[in-house]
Amino acid sequence: MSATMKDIANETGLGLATISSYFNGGNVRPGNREKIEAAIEKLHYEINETARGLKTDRTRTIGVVIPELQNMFAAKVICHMEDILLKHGYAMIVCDCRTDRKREREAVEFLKKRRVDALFNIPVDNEGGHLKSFLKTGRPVVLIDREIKGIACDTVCTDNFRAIADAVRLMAANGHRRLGMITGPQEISAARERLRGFRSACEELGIAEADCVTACGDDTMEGGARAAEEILAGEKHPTGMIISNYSMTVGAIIRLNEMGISIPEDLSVIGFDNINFAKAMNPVLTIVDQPETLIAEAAAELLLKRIEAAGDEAEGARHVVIPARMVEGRSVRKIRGEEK
Amino acid sequence: MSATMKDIANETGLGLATISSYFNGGNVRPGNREKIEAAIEKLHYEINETARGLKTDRTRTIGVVIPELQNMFAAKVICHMEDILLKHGYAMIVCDCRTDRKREREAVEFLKKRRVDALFNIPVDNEGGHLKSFLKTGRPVVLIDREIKGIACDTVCTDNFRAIADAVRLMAANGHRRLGMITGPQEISAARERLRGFRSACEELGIAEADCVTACGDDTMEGGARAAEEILAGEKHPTGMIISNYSMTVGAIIRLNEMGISIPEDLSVIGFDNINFAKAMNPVLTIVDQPETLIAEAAAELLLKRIEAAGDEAEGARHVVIPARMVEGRSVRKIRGEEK
DNA sequence: TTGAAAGCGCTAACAT
DNA sequence: ATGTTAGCGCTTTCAA
Repeated sequence: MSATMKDIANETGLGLATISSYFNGGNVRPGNREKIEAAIEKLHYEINETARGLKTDRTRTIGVVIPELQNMFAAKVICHMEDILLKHGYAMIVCDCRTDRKREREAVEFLKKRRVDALFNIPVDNEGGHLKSFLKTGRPVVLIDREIKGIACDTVCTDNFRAIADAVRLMAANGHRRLGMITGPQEISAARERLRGFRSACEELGIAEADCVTACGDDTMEGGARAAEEILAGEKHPTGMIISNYSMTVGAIIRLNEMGISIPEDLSVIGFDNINFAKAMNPVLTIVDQPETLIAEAAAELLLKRIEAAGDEAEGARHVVIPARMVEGRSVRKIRGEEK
Repeated sequence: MSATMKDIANETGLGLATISSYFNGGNVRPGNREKIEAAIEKLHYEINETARGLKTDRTRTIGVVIPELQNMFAAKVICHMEDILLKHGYAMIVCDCRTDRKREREAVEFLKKRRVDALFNIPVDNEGGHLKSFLKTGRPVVLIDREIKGIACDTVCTDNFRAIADAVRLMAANGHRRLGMITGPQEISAARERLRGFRSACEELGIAEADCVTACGDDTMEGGARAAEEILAGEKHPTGMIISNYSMTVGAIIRLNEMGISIPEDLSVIGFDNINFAKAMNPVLTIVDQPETLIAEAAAELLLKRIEAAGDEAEGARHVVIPARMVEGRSVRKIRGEEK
């Protein structure tokens, strides 16, 4: 079909090794360089990465397994990682496992068959069973957003504890003493951390436990909607609600709209992620904004370092934690003491 | 490193061909099947797709080149395609070219080197120069969302003309006779079609040309914001505004919020795409909803058919057009005659 | 610096 | 139905 190195060798009268050396940054005499380049031009030669991969056992391909491509956070992180990896000559194969453990496991197997050099994973299976067989190959795995107990690999996470604690503090600073929080599934480390942050900050601020209502959503819009309803159905109406994930934020807001609850007159709200969505709200939503770019950079760096260090004595797992930031809109109302 | 077919052959005492035949759906005696399966289990064997790809010149990998992964439309389409392709054993390598022609061209070259079996492309370069060399390989290309004159390949598009014409009709049915439209860049066929739909429907409804204001955005949020401002700065204030792309919808709405313009009291609005976003608005936004799932299915089907038919006499290019649908919210106000 | 040759793991043609 | 063998396009010793 297309031209091969052999064709270049024939065309130039050089040996295969010289051509290969040319492509791999070896020393080739200037005259021969030119000859090779002319032949490449003439024959429209292009390196066959498949053959190269077979020989070197390095495909220059990274597997990525995420719960949902529709998930804003995941999409943004992937976007930036792709950017960085492409610059280093790496391709990415992204598998969306639809938050399904079985599909997650299958995705890892699929990528293993394709001999990806490494794996990025926002894990769904919090036991990490899906990673065991891949890790045996000695290829690196970088976990994003969630840690897994007992799986020793690099991780990059938002400082989830502090992100929500900050949200609580902002509410308190505006006079809110009865708070609701929509949490994610507690099997997920990120969701646990966020809840811990909530409780810890409430305690620190002297907010009574009875005044902290939490409802557990499933990180979907529908779950956020249900959880919002649940919180408002309780006896103690909170004056402020913190939502700890983007999809649930959208879902909760849709439901609040449907219920005719005005933000922030009837309820103050702090959402999560997606600054553009927040700005399109009326009034503009106050949110916790995750640093997707920084996460992607940190993850890509860890990964590339591991790949290059393949064969060396494996260093211990690194855990990078990156702070989130509050972006204030107008969805948190300042309330006076007597409204408590 | 990991086990090979040869290891399986040794372990079972069978020949290589039998093992290969086993993996490729050939006839293998039941007893031998079991032996092979036992050996696979024991040696943790997994097929090496790289080697297979080299031999067959089929990588079972599809390249995807899109302007923006952040683009909701693209993300949804990709998501569904991945789903379908994975079921057929195909992986996808997605390249986000950031709406940059140079990067788009590089992405195609990158994927060509990796010997992808086919290409999905939402083209940025409306001349199609980036595809020429790939098409020479005889591998199929399916264009999504946008056609390119002079490039004969399968395309799958929304019925953009009618989508916007329907939006105009909805406005008119609610008494609107002065309309603004935010269009996309006119180099893009989809944007051209949408503008054509606007003009055609206005004419059909007898709306004076002077009462149709259009402003051209660049398919980004910022562009949408600017275009919205431009339209409202004109002398003839339209009573209704149609926005022909999702990002511009978000941008325009943010700007309208900032300008203190109420929807639909001060201005009726029909947006584009992302039903969840629309529902989260207050009032709920009326939108044109593109059929991403159907587009993905049609595109995947065309692609798989082409791949399987490789070598056969190439059929002529097919063009699939899929209708969009209006999803009504509360952002279009019914106005009375005298307000004209 | 360059050439010759072996071999990465697989498939497929041919022989049995 | 199964075994034997050549070779896909590349990298990488080893010699020259």
